[in-house]
Formats: sequence, C-alpha cells, structure tokens
Amino acid sequence: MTASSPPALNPAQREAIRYLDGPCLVIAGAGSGKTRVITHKIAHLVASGVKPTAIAAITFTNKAAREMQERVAALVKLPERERPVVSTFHALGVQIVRTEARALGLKPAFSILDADDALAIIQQALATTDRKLLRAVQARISLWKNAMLGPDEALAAARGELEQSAARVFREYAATLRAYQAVDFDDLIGLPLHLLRTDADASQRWRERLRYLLVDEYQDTNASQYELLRLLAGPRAAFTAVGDDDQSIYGWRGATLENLERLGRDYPSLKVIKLEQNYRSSQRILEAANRLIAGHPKLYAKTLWSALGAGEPLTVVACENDEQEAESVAARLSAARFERRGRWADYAVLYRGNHQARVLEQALRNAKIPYVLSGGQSFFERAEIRDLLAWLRLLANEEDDPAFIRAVTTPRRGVGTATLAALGEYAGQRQRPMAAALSESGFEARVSARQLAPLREFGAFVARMSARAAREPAAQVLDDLLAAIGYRAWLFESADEKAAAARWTHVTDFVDWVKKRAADEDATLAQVAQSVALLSQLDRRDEDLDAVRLSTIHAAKGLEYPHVFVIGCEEGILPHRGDAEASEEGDAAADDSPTGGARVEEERRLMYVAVTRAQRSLTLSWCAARRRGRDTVRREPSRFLTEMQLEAARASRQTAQEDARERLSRLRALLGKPPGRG
DNA sequence: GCACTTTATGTTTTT
DNA sequence: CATAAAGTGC
Repeated sequence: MTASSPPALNPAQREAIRYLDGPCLVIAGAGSGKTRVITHKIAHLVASGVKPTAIAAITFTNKAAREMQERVAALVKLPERERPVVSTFHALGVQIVRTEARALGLKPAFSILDADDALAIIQQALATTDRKLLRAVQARISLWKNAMLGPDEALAAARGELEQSAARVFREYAATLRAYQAVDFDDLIGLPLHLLRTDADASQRWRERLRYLLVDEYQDTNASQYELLRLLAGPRAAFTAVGDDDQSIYGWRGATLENLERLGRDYPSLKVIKLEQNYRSSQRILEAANRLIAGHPKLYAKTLWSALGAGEPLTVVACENDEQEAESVAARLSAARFERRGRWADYAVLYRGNHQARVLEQALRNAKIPYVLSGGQSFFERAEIRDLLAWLRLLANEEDDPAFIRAVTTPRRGVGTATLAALGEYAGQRQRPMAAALSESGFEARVSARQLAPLREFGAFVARMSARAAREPAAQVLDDLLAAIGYRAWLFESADEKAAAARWTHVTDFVDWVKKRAADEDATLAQVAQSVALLSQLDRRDEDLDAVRLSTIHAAKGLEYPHVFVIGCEEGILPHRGDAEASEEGDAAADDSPTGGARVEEERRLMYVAVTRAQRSLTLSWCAARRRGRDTVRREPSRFLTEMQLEAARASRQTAQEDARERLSRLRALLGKPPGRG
C-alpha cells in the first residue's frame, strides 16, 4: 500500500458503484481499483437501505475474503452479527450445505475431505499406485463435477481409455463419499446448486436471504459456480460481477471465459462498465504488460492507461543457475532496501511453482533477509495438524472412514495394515462405517483376539470422546484428547528433539486457533473441522510483519507490491511445459508445436498477472541451467520476455558485476556509511 | 502381523 | 529432498 491518500473515485467507478437496479458487469483492468469498487458498492448498498446481512460478496481465496472483510468493516461500521457476508464460493457453499444438510441427505456434522483424502479413495477404487495417473483421474473427475456432469453423463462423454476408467471410478468415488457422509471441494458448489435446482422452497429462502450479490474475480468462475450464482440471483438479478478476461488463470480448475460471454446472453439488460485507469503501476511496467497481452483475444476490449510517471526501467537478470538466481535476488533486495530506505514488506518475489521457493528461502536466510511465505506448504497440510484434524472429524462423524484410519494409527496402538484391511473389507460388505463395524460380532469371527483387543479399546475410547464432544466445548475436548492419546510424547518419540519441538509448537498453535474459533463463533467440533478444511493458512496477521513476501503468482493475484521480482522466466517454467521431456537444445523458435495454444494463452495471462502486481519496479530473472533431480537441464529465456520487448540479457558477466556492486553497497549499509548518490 | 528402515521416485497452479 | 512403496527385524 502506498502512503499517498487514495484518489477520488473516477466516473466509471462511481457509475459501477451506483448502478443497483440490475445485472452489472464491471470489466476491471489490473490495478483499476476493483476491490475499491466492491467495498464502496457494499457501503453504498447499506446507505441505500439494503439490509447488510442480505449482501453477499464472493471471492475465490480466503486471503481476498479476509482483506475485503477488513476493508468493508473499515468503511461500514457494524456489529459483527449485522455485517455483510464476505466469503469464498466454497465457504458460502459450506454454509448452505450445513443449513440444508438434512434436505441433501447429510448430517450437519458431515466431513469435508481434502484433496489427499479424496486421492486415497480414488487410489482404492483404481487399485494403482501410479501417482500421476491418480492425479489425472482426480483432476478429470473434478472437471466433470465442475461442468455439472454426473457419473452417468461422464461415462457417456468419456473418450479414450483413461476417461472411461475415470468415469467408472467417478461412480465409485461418489458412492464412497456418500457412505462416509463426506463431501469434497467440488460438492460444496455442486450440492447447493442441486438444492436450488430441485427445491423451490429452499431456493426461495436463499434468494430472500442473499438479496444482493457481488462476485470478485468473475473470470475465474467455472460452469457450476456460474449456475449457482444465476440461481441465487434469481429473476431479480441484483448482482455485480467484477472481472478481467486478461487475468483468467484458473482454466485448469474448470474456470471458463465463456462465463463472461454467457452473462451478456443470459441477461440482455446487462450493464457493462469498464475500468481502464490503472492506479497501480508506472507507465513502463504497464506498457510491458500491455505488449504482453496485446494479442490476447478479448471479449470486451479495453485500454489500460496510467497517470503515474514513466518510472524505473524494467530489469532482466540472466543467471547461470537457480542458486545464483536466488543469491542475485537476495543481493538486489539488500541493496535496494538500503538505497531506498524502505520496508522489506514493499518487496515481493513471485514464482510459478512452490518448489521454487526452496532455494530462495535458503538464500534469504543466508542474507539475513526476513521473509514470509504465502501459499506453499500450508499450515493445515502438516502431518501433525492433519492428525488432529482426523481426530476432530472422527469425533464429529464416525462414518468418516479416512479419519478413522488415520486416527486409529496415530499414535500407533497395535492396529496394523492387515487388521485394518480385514475391517475395511467387512465394513464394506456390511455397508457400515469402520468405527461401527469393529464392534459387530460378525467381525470378531474374522480376526484373532490379539488383533481385536486394541481395536475394541479404540472404539470404546472414540465413543466416549465423541459423546463428550457433543456436549462440551470443542477446545476442552481437544485438550483432553491430546493428553489421552499421548500425542506430545509420541511426537518426541518419533522425531528428533528439534523437529518434534517444532511440530508440538504447530499443535499448540492449532489448539489455540481452535479455541479462538470455537469461542468466537460458538462452533461445534464438526464446524471447526469443516472450516479448517477450506483454510490453507493460519490467520496469522503477518501483514504487519516487515518481511519480503514470497508467493506463487496464483496466490499473489489481487495483491500489489511496490517492488516485484519474478523469478524463473524461462521456457518450461513460465510458460510451463506440460509433460514434454527435458528440452532439446536450441530451437527456441519452435514456440508452436509442443504446447497447445490455449495452454500458452493461460500462461501468458499468468505472466500478465505477475507483471501487473508491480507498482514501481519490476525485476525479471531467468536461469540458463537448472538442476532437476540429479541432472542439469539447459534453459532458454521465456518468450514472454521477448514479447514484452525486454532484452533477455545474456550478459551473465555483467550481471555478476552488478551483483558485486550491490553486495558492496550492502556492505556499506552494514558499516553504516551513507549511500552513494545516483 | 506390526512397526520400523531402506530405497525408488518424481515436481503447476488452489478451494 | 521429501514422500511413499517394498523390505526386514520383532
């Protein structure tokens, strides 16, 4: 955030904010103040007498939702209970499924499976261990769900061997989820959609409840999200969709630009407003971005312009390898901050894939540069947190077999794979959850007494705890649970002192988080488990932390930083090359054959998103060689650098000199001498 | 049959 | 380099 006060609303923004009568589409270019339009429109709606709780603003990421919540809260002072709904599509889905669980054939304490749990189910159905294949099948099923196809329709539409077997797995997968009283992420959209389509009463209720809808990042909606939106809006069609076709980067998740087109067709009275003034970036940055996206097909043409000055020239850094790249970034960060006397938090390093953060972290640690990692390995994906989460889920929903399996083996209590397999098979035949099947006499006949004893004990313990969980506060139960299963001791047994201590810290952080959550929202165990499933990071308030931001480009969408580094601007990374084998050398001109056109277009938009995050300076780097596994692969600079008309700076010698110069100035900083002018 | 140790293996992006 | 399947003591 810059220190200067925000400019007054421009005419287009004002128009978008005041247009309340019908469907409205705001085409908002990068940095054109779209969040401001949404928050001010909410304020305007409240001022116009719309009941705040009847306004729903929908975003895609939790981060965006939280930021918007804060900005709305600052603009419209309301007690917590009376605030507008600001949530992600999926969080809204949870709310609807929770409220309407009975009608949907679910208990309110249904489980939400994360991608890993879901993958395990697919693995069982497919009977393979090929991770690549499993992921492909999972992605295929997800795309079908997002396109609103059921297993039958999927089978009919399936072409080729892979899709056929994926469709068969789909059927089994859906049945398994139902048996577990569990839903996956896609169901959080699909189930509300199903409800609104088939239940006129419920449909009426929800339209009454959410009378005005605002959708952020509309270009990222998929077919089912669009349909959900359309049904929620109803004939009144009081909604505002805000988006930018140039920033559509979730095609791989089913997002489709057709939704922009459909809006015009489905709502002939659609009011389209374009925001074309960019308040974020210097002209040089904006011009590079415009060159990059110029050839991109557009539904609503727009011309972005900036009243800010020309700004600093863009920098391209060529590096020998990824380690050198990381060091170069670290050196430039140190030097730049020293020269500008700014905050670390003004700098962001963006990259294509999470794994790229590793080398970078090392370099920043060496250079003693503080950083925060956003996205990446999320807090809630840590093994120790997933352990606890499995316990929470099991206590809330004994039908959740994946949670049962994890809980019964964590910590180890004498139940092994063979016993579990026997239980699983028996439970499958009897159509009962594993937690219930273990105490049936039919099962006892199948296993030895030695196998049965620990299972029995476990079953009794779970029964005791879940009975308590139904009555007592979630936090209390969690504390006692941890003590009873001896989790802390187990952690310290299974890892060295240091690692165990770190994990235990995560556990206590998590427990604190649950306590706060339970207290704030009067939430049950099940509700806590459900909300955790959607979260990727603990709500640490690290905005206040003065540290360099490290983020994937995807996770940085919607954010802005004074100074941005984009690393890995290479063919194969950005644009990412699918499964094509390690490249033949030379032949950089073959930019048509290996990668499909649509795929490159999305990569181009991704690069566009990266570039347009920058306000004042932009540094792009690439490596001539990159280690992959054991061997090293030669790399070519990204075609996008050329398209932006940036010299791909082959001069690694010059680069090294620059870095040396910067290291020198960093040294000066350490010595406390004033910086050289110029 | 269970739990632990070694060895192969493989890397987009997120709710 | 981290995770997960196969292999080895108990």
